[in-house]
Amino acid sequence: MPTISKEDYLKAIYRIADENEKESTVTTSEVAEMLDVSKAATSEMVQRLSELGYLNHERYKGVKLTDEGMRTALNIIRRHRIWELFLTDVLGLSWNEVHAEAELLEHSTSDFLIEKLDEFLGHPRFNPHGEPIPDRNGNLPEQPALLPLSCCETGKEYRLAKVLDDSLELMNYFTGIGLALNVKVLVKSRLDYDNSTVLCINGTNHNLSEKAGNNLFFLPENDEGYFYHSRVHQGARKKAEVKNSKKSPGRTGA
Amino acid sequence: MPTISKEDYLKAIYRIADENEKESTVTTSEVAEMLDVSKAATSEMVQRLSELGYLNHERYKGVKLTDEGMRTALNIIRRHRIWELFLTDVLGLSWNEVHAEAELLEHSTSDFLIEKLDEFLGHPRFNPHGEPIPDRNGNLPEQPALLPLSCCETGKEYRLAKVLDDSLELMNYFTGIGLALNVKVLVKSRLDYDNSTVLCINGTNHNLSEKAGNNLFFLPENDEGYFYHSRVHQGARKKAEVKNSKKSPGRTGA
DNA sequence: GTTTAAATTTAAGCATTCCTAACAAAAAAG
DNA sequence: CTTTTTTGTTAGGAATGCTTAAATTTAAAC
Repeated sequence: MPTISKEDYLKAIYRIADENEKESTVTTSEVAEMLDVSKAATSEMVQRLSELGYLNHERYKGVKLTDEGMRTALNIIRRHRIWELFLTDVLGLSWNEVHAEAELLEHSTSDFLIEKLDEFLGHPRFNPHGEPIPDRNGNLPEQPALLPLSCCETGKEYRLAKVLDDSLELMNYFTGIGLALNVKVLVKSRLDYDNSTVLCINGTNHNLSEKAGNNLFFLPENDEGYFYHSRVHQGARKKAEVKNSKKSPGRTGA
Repeated sequence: MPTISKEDYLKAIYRIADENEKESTVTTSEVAEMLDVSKAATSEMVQRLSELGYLNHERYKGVKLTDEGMRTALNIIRRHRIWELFLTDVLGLSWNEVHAEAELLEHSTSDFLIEKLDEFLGHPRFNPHGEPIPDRNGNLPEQPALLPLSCCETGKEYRLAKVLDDSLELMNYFTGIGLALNVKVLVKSRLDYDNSTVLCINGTNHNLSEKAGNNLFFLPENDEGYFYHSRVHQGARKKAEVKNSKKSPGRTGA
């Protein structure tokens, strides 16, 4: 029901609160920065969304999503992540291409259509970046505890379970060095000097800054939990491959 | 590049000109009625679109699309019709459900994504209503001459080749009486009194008013031309079926 | 505990896109 | 060929969502 702009604000507030974990009140500045708009615009919109019942706003303090706001935000997140999975697993886009497309599509998708997509994809639980997909009632799937790169021990092997897709540039870099969901990595060493980490990916070593590493989350290799992604992704991928191999000749246009 | 609203105006102007065939200047009133906005809003927008180079406007006369306007309009039509085909043939929506969804999606789809969808669908040439899909350069596929119901002769058999989806209510009615693309019909009789036509569809007779019949276009049965649709649609349908039957167990969420 | 700095809100203004009502031009009717 | 009707345009106004600049409140520094 809200406009595209209102949906973007609600989504941003959800995402910021989600990252902040405990401290769940979100500030005007954080929202303004995430959406790349002025603080004044954010302040105005926060008031409008509060009047509409989506937010609880304490002047000069911050905002929290109401139940209705949370429901709406989770619905937008759901649309976004289902589209992302569709784009990678059915149309074959790469994980660094899907965010921007899903950002547009999420605002133009009815609940009816999302249910059809969800069904078609086999009720997936995670998007191509490893982020959870809320179900139609706003419930998030159970997630095993993930380790940020900074918490991974040297000498041990892990599998990539989640990537924060804040920066397209960073995503492109990750793709370039062979990182992808479920890829196995070995933590070679960590430099105390700048807290950077050397990772071995497919036999090649790469040094990742602390900041870059904070976008990567792992599960220990041999932890069965990592299958929680791949069961969905491999299934959908297979369907797409069957589809594409089934192309009958003579179906292309004049 | 244009906004959603501008895209809607350009699309409407294209569609009206397309229906009017010869007389290709489009009036303010026609556009206002199609988009369900005031004539004043249309008049304003026409001036803005003219300044932007999409329209040639002669005051108090009407508008024509410029080359740039035509290119843009065909691109929007392309996005709309490709989404419609995707929705029916991949997600399994019915032909009367897809128009409204495509109306939203068309404004949120990059050229990049449309090319991926086009490729996935096998470069289809017609949408689920039998309307032609422009290719990426704005070229329309060749279409055999179609007969509106009023030109179909009594006692002869035809196949439905195209439906104008102006009214959702009418589309639902057509669906209810068994009409679908490529369905075979027998023209039983025509009443001179009101120019209504009695059609036999799947063994049952239905009387269609002249106005309703003007939304239906046919090819004579035994005219090989009718395959020009089905070759695309059956192919895509097959791919979707293979997909859905391939659902591996245990892929649904927690 | 003032003073200074940072964050937040208000104010004024602009671009879009719509509306209704008033006005102007063109077409149809007599 | 004037008069009426229809169609098209302009004027004034409202809602949304953004901007910059000026206040205001809170937090930090000394």
